[in-house]
Amino acid sequence: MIPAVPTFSVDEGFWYSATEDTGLGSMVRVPLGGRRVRGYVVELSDRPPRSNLRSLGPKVMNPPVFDRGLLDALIWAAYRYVAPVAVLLDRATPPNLANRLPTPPPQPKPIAAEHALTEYSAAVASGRRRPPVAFIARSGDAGWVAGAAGPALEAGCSVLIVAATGAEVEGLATIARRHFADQAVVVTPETSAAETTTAWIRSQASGHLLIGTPRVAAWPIAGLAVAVAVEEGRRAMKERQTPTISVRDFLRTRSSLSASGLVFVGPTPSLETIASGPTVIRSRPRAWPPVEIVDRNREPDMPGLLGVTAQAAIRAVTGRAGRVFVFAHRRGYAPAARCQRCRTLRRCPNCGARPETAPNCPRCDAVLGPCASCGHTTFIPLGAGVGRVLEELGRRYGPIAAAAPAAAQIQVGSEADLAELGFVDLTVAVDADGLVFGTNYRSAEEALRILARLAGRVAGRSSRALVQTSMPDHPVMRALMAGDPLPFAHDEIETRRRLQFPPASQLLVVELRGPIPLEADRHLQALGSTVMGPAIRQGKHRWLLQGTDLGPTRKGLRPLVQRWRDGGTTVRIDSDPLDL
DNA sequence: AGCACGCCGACT
DNA sequence: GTCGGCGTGCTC
Repeated sequence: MIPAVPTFSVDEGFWYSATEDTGLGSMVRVPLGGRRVRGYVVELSDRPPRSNLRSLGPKVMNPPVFDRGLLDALIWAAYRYVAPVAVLLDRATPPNLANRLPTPPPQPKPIAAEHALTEYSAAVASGRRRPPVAFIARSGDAGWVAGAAGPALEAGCSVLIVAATGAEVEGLATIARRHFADQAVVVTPETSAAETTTAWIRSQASGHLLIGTPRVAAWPIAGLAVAVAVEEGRRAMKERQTPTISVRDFLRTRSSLSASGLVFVGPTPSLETIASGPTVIRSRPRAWPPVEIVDRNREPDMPGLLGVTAQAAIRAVTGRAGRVFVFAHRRGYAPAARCQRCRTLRRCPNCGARPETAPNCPRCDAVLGPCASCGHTTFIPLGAGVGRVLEELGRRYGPIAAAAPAAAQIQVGSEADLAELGFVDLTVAVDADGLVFGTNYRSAEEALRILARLAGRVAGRSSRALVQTSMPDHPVMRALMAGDPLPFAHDEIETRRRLQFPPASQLLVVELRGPIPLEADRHLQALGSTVMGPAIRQGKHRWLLQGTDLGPTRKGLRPLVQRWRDGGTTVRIDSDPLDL
């Protein structure tokens, strides 16, 4: 029995005497240290105890809240994310879990099927093991839901769908209810605690389609045949706080341990997914609508963020009362600058840093001088914040332009607004280069993912998706034009392999705040992987650990983290970090 | 997380 | 001389 107390020191659990009906995964109330706490049964034994055992309290939950497969997946996550096992076990249950007994799952019955996802769903529902599938579908498309869930539900099994935001979950739920009516169980951030618990209890009976945001990924689901992660590469599909669980990695482990099917849906699977060699199924020839790459260097030189092509397109669409979405990114997203005349990225000749418009390098203080390729001396910041774009549009088109979300004809917004945005007649990416030249090694992959999502917001034959760039030959732009994420992904995987970045290696961030233990650096160095740092920013000490297998390092970190936390230090572990 | 034990300041 | 502050440590 592991008590639900968030500390590494109870990872091994404690032995109690129990009644016959106690099973693996039973949630119990146990006496511990003079009080009663929630606990989870993780092991059963009938050998005689070494000493007098206390007995478990009256059962809280029977049948169990997890089985062997889910338990092993949760323990895997506890080690992967360097968190106490109890913290992960708690993820399997909802708040205020009532003392209600879920109905036992009905027996699945096998059926026959036709097309690719349907066939997959039927196969896994009838107990056949199948490797994961990457289903390349357009962002916002929900046509696959019926095929992926139908046969499994038909056979009396359950299906899990995890999507990034509440808005996207609602979108999928609308389609799901149309096909499967009351078999759909929906959980979003808006779902109240009581409704969440009701949803959890419903998914304890087989034959349900559970659709939710990442928090439902660790829920037990009776008769789970297929788990689906929608756009698993998105930022929102990984928790930001410890434990920094990734939906993709957790579901992959879970499905392999419980022999269920696994489908990754979306236009741009992560490099990690592609590198794992899934069965690839394409829903249609292009993974997103056609994209027009606008080369800003070939357009007439004029001030402002929008070139003549974009201006003409906006005028044409607004002229026939259509809707426009202008994509800008948040200010400071990619701190860098480029030459006003030739648009070459500004780099420090001394250290290679990407300075902004200041005369000296912020990293090494070297004098930067004029543009390296054309000698021009004026530089403009790379990337256009929503504010600057809106200002220019307001000047040109007046009050029909507004910051998203709004009912305005021309909406200006950033990545965060895409989830809520419906279909429009024109999208314009003001400065794609600002995305491509982000500050981390994943910038190109993320740029393609965001721009493909943006392009997915246009529908209809007279609609257009414009991307302004000064690098029309960049692999991201080529992939956008081709409508195919795979060749780009394979090239990028090769680059990562050369540089020894994920998925060719593993990364782990250790971040300490508050009193910094004297020996912290030495202890980290002793863990046996490549240790970089500490970088000290805003009172936080940050180390980066890298290696081909960080397993032993993660294990060695556990007692260290416990000791540091006991000493009052705030410790954040980011396993497989996305922002570096 | 609780709840103990434990060692130093203000009270009847 | 005791009550009680919350800093470490343990919980079958």
